[in-house]
Amino acid sequence: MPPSLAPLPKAAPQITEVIANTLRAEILQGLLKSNLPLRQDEIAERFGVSKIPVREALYQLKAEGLVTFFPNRGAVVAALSSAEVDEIYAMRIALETLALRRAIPHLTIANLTQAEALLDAIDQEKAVAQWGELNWEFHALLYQPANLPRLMEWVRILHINVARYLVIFLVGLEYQATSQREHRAILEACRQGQTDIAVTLLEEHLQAAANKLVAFLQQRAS
Amino acid sequence: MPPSLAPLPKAAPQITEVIANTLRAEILQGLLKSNLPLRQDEIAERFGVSKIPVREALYQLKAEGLVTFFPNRGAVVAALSSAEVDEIYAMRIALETLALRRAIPHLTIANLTQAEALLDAIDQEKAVAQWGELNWEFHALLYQPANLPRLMEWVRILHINVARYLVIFLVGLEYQATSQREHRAILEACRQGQTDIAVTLLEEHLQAAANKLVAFLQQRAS
DNA sequence: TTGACAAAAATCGTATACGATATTATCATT
DNA sequence: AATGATAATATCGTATACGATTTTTGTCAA
Repeated sequence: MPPSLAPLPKAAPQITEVIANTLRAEILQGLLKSNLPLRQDEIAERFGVSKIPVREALYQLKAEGLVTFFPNRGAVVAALSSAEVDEIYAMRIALETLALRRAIPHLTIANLTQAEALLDAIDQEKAVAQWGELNWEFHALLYQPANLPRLMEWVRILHINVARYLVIFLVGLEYQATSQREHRAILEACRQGQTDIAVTLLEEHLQAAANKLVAFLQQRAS
Repeated sequence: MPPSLAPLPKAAPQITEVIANTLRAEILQGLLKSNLPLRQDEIAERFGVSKIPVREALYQLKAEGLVTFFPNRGAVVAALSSAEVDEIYAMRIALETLALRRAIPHLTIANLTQAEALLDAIDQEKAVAQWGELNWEFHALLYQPANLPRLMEWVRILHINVARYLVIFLVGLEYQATSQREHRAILEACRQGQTDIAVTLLEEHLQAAANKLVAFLQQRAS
């Protein structure tokens, strides 16, 4: 038989994955700030492992844009300029409007009910650190029926990259209220099958967040 | 001084990069076919290194979608279904039209001249294996002035993922002729600053390739 | 012959060890 | 005192080695 590998993935505890997930979460929550050096020995000791799985985890985060490597000098938590935030939101708009457009024809009553419940959960959530995650779950729920797994993965990465900066706004209740109002408008358009309207609302929703974040970062840079 | 790392990247020969680049090129050229197992020992011996840089190179290719990992069972060259090809082209259209739209206002005479020369070079290139690369260079040249580096990187990855399948068509001269005609039409619209027309032509150009490739893969699957 | 089980081989995943490179500290010189 | 060269230190990058998991092979009974 010709060389082949039966493509049967199996559950296995991957140390590399654990490290990557932990570091990712810490970067998102702002515990590990931009430009902070990520020393391999330090991380290895912390997890009680050698440097090799640490390196592989860092490589994974590099691919996600959360970490920057400098040859022979190590890795740091990646920093985003306002220009990069603008770029990421432009990409999000391009990809998420595509996802939503393709998802709406396949949205079920169950999807809509679940999305509604999620918005209520956001309203009642006290822990600000959780808002980013719930926010993403709402968006992901609307895009899921499009059945575009690669697109979903990339949109998730884009979301992750701006999420750690968004936390700054989410603490301000006024933005969260606006955001939730926009979420409900999008959901309503989806429910009525008004694809173009829903897509336009989504685009405006993302653009509004982008403008706010870019303005904030430009101000801080000065 | 607080912990920080002067962000001064420096040129250094990275074995991992060399391995990743080599394997990537071989996958693109069809030398390493879909589902072929990539044994770490084998690759390590071939490059005269240990398994560690090999693993890190494979991780990088995994992030690019060219390789799939199975825990404790190794990595294989990723295979694309027709559905995945459709998805990738949908993403390409979303992202590349964005790039072109933002690039056109900044296109210089030099850009246009260079693009023209590249099309001529494609016409005269005999080696079919080179067409994919030149093709990408043409597209990249038109998007470059948008000054969106992350977008460019991701579009490059998307292009890479379908390029190895596209080689199948490029050997057929009739498709290459059609493709080149479309390229020149796009370039002409760019030259005249007709953004909407250029974007529409680009979308049709990509969709035509997508349709052809999807049809081919669906036929082969049966 | 077929199927189930066990032993053997192959392959992966990671720890340890060490050389290479970069950064910091020390000291002589102007 | 400031500057530049040199030594010491820290950190990274990779080879070697080994245990863990999986796949294959071999054996035996039904």
